[in-house]
Amino acid sequence: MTVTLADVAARAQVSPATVSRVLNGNYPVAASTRERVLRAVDELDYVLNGPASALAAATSDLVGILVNDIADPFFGLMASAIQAEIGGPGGRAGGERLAVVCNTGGSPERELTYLTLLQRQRAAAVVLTGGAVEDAPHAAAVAAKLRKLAEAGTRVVLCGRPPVPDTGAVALTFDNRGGARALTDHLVGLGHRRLGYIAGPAERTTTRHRLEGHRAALEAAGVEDDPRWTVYGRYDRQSGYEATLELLRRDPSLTGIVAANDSVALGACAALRESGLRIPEDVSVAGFDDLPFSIDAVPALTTVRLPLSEAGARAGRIAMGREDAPPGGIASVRGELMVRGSSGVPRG
Amino acid sequence: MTVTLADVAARAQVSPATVSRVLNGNYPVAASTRERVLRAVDELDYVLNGPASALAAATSDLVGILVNDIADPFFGLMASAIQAEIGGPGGRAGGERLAVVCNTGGSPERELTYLTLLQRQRAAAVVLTGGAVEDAPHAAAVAAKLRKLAEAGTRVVLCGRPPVPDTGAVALTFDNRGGARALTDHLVGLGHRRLGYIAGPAERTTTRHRLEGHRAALEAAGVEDDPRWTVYGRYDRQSGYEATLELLRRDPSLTGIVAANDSVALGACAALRESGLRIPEDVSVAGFDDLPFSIDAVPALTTVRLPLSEAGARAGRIAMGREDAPPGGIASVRGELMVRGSSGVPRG
DNA sequence: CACGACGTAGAAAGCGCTTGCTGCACTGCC
DNA sequence: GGCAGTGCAGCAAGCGCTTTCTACGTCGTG
Repeated sequence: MTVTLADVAARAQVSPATVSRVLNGNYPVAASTRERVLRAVDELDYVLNGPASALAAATSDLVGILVNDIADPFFGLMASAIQAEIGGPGGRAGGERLAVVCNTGGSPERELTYLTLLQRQRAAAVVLTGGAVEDAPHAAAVAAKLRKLAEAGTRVVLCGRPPVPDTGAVALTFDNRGGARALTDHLVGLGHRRLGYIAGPAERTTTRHRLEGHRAALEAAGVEDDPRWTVYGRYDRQSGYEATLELLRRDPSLTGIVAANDSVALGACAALRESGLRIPEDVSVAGFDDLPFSIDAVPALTTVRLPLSEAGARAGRIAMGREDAPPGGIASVRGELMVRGSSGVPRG
Repeated sequence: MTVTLADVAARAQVSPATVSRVLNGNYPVAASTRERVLRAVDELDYVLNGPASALAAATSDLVGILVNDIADPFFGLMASAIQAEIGGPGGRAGGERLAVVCNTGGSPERELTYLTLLQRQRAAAVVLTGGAVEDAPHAAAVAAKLRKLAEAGTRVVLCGRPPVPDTGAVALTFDNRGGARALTDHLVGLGHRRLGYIAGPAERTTTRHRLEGHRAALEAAGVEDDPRWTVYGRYDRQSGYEATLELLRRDPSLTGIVAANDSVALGACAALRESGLRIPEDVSVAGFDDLPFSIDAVPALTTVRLPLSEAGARAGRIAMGREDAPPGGIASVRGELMVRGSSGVPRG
């Protein structure tokens, strides 16, 4: 039925071992023999049996990339950059590797299941992106899983995700706290004293870090932080829209709104506009991430640019062993404040 | 070192065969035995060896999803929907399947290589999304590959991609021509007579179909179509920005610009604004796809909504054999015209 | 009471590939 | 001229699992 190594060997008049060695190129084979084998491969249209090969060699060429939401450009950009480095077709890496993007939907269980699936496939490497869920049992389970993976020889890299101690996982974290701090510093510097904050889901590290940065800025400046000015939601536009209406209801005198990310900020803008408020004359708005569409908002969004592609590329290279891990296995990647039209001096 | 089936069997005091059967659940095993095996699995923290299992069973639980650009929400949304149906953790499907998203970057070679890689992995199914490249040799190569895959038992589904005859591949195509036709009909109906068109890459089916729809509308209305009013580019914002400047240079009297998709339209809006033109008073703008951010543009984008998620979900179900293929293996999915603020009656 | 049916478990033969080791033909050296 | 050294190729033993076929004990039934 399907063509096997043995068929190729027969056709090329060599042993299966030789064919295997030609294909893997890690053992001396005479040029003439190689040629003959390659021709046979071509003529028979032979395709290696991945599972068989993985079984015999005890390694596979699969590399897993876990993302929270594949439809979100935040993850799309990182995944794209990671994949470009992983190799896959067109990557600069020699061997062809299959980069597989797994969509956890932000669910801890799915995250764990995907890790198991990748462990089962004996993945060569795994890159986890995005914030982690701050739930002790789950964190422990993930840590255990990562340890197992590392033991089995799978390289683990965290990209935009806090380190997980004692797992051997390399971590490239975003400095969410610092970025948020700079952003709110900017708004406070403009004169804002009543700032609404639309946070992401409460249990995510990213949410907490950004909120902490925001509060640190307020505290440093001696600005009040009324608990009513903080609303939790999700990382999407809809959430920003609803949260903004809620904030306006709670305190119509807010002069600025800081959103958990750009999508949320866009939703906030929509809500403000519909409420008859001008941006930034009546209310300033700030986002986070600086996704491509943020510059097209009207007015363009003030935000914190995260080097998603660069970080992803680096994570990819580390996962492939093509770049050394940062000292201590941990590196913090800084964001950059992008001041644009959506933030201005508060009214009155 | 690593725990194997045999270890579990020993611990549970049964034969490896029994353990395998418990795990796969396709053969009667006494409840008490099953229980014992499951306990052993748990105690040893056993994880099935995917490659070995795939080799022995001659099938794997991998499902490939090919996308042109994973950082583009157009593909992200489809991939997300497909994956949700594929199963994977959390999917309603019983067996856990690993949905792998492969990013071709729009390159024909990478597309082919990924297909080979998936063939090598003996993927259970493959879903190809997005427009195809209209290059005869490449099209033939893809067709041959799809045929091979189908022969090997891999289910192939095309989502938002034209059918490939004689391959057994099920195709869910978007009615790009019809959508574009409706869109331009709308603009012509408003009174526009000088419409610029920013097309995607010339060699893609999607580009051609949308352009054909546009021209059909013009022709039907007896509206002139100056060749200078059409510019080819890429499917991204940058391209829309540049193309718009070019169009304005060629003919400043254009009253409307139709873009290949929403991202391009956003770029067009930016260029128009920077040129001091108001939307839609001076120039109307229309996009295509109706991606989530389009409604947040100011003014909101007139566009054609494509049911990306629905189509993806359906493609996923078909790939899993959980839904019958449409009659003839081909179904056309219609778009819906969304008239919003970016289109209006032309000036003077 | 004997015999076939049934339900359950085990033995064993692969699945297609990799790789350590062996074998063989040369080459070059003392 | 004999012998170690070298370069290539083949043999064969798995890798860890699935699955067919066989075996065995227990029932139900004529």
